[in-house]
Amino acid sequence: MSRASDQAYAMIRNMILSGELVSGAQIREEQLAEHCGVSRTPVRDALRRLEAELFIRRNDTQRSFVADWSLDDVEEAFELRGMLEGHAARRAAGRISWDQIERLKTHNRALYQAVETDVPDVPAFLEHNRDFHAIILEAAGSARLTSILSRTIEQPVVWRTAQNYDRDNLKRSHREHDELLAAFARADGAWAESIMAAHIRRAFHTYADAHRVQRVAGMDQAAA
Amino acid sequence: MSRASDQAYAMIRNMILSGELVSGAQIREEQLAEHCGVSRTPVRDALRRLEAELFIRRNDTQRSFVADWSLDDVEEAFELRGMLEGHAARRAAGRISWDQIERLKTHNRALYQAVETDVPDVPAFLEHNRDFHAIILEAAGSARLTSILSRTIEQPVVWRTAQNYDRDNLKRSHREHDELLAAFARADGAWAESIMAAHIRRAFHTYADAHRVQRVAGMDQAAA
DNA sequence: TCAAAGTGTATTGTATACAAATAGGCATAG
DNA sequence: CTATGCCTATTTGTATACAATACACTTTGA
Repeated sequence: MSRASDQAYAMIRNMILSGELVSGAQIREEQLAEHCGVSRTPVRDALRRLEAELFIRRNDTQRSFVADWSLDDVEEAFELRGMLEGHAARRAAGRISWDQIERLKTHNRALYQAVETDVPDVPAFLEHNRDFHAIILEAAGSARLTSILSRTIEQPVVWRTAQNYDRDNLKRSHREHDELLAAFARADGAWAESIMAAHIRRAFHTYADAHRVQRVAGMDQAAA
Repeated sequence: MSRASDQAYAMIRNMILSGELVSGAQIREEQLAEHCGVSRTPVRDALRRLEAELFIRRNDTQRSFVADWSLDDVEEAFELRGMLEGHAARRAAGRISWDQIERLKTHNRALYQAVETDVPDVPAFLEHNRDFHAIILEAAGSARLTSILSRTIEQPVVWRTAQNYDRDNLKRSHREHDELLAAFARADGAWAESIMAAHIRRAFHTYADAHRVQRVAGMDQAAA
């Protein structure tokens, strides 16, 4: 969709992810329209998209609320992502072109450089990481897979893991990408699928560890 | 969404599935609005949903066209459905309640009765089949899984296989459902997953066989 | 003759007014 | 004091007018 609708989508999504719109809060179309500087029509479009992506849930009477993701929800999302991207990697291994492999290598090099500086450049890492995964999806050649992953899983999860990476994790991602490249070079679908599944499972544990630490820290604080 | 929007969705979807709207045809919002007896607003809602379900694709300039599903597309959809419903069956095996198992049995009995009449009652079969699968999804307890399956895979595929079932296939489905029940009774997730994956894979071959026959028949006709 | 730009028409995007439906408060009855 | 039903304020759904954009066709210049 076009300008106003996209803008509303991006703004509302950011409001949810940043916590400006708190979990469970009711959503009022007119208020968001005013906040975004557009009319209700594009806001409604944006809300439909966000609902499909499970950022927003609606009750039985059409009122919308900000969804809350429990750790179980996040784990389930990671499981699905691992399954689906694993499947994508398997398909890609049998279809990927020389040119696509070259592009993967380029992004993985750039991603490594973003980590090797004094202070890791996380935004750059994320950008190249996203491109890397997008190329694999492109090579898998399934519109359905692409649609499902982008619309309902990948974005929320990628965003939520972003803050929890330390330098070791970032470097490990780079190495796992290299292994994927080896699997692609040999057109070994089963291998590619396994690496991808493990790659994403590790991302989940990074997320979960960060959250457990946070929770424990919070409990300590409460106890003190 | 509510009346007008749902009505437009159902009508347009039927027009696509019945072939009234032919593959590749451009879609004009106003024409559909007139045809459905509503305004463009609910039609646009409906088109967004159909686009998310891949019934409709849009080009880079926002024009919409009826998507065409090749046999490869259908196979890919079945693969994904097998994977996702297999996953659902595994989860369900560890969470399903006694009440849900009873409901599964009831639907599977009804489904069998619909097949045992002189002329198989296919609509009744499909209804109970849909309910059967819905209960498993409910037992799996993942909103994400439910959302993905219902929105982007299940409906198109189920519909497209509907016409191709003969009595043997219908009875085999009933038996496979019984096996699923056995797996659930033992809370054996791996077994449930395997049965479900096979169940859906068979449905694909039923579809593919029917289509190959059709295609060959068409070629014969052309050659004659 | 071809290319490029421009013009008119078809189509989608956005704003807004109005209709329908719902929630929550208030009054009244039990 | 609770429950029930009505009433109003709030919120969402739909229709429609208008704006922006894209496409096809024509015209113009080389």
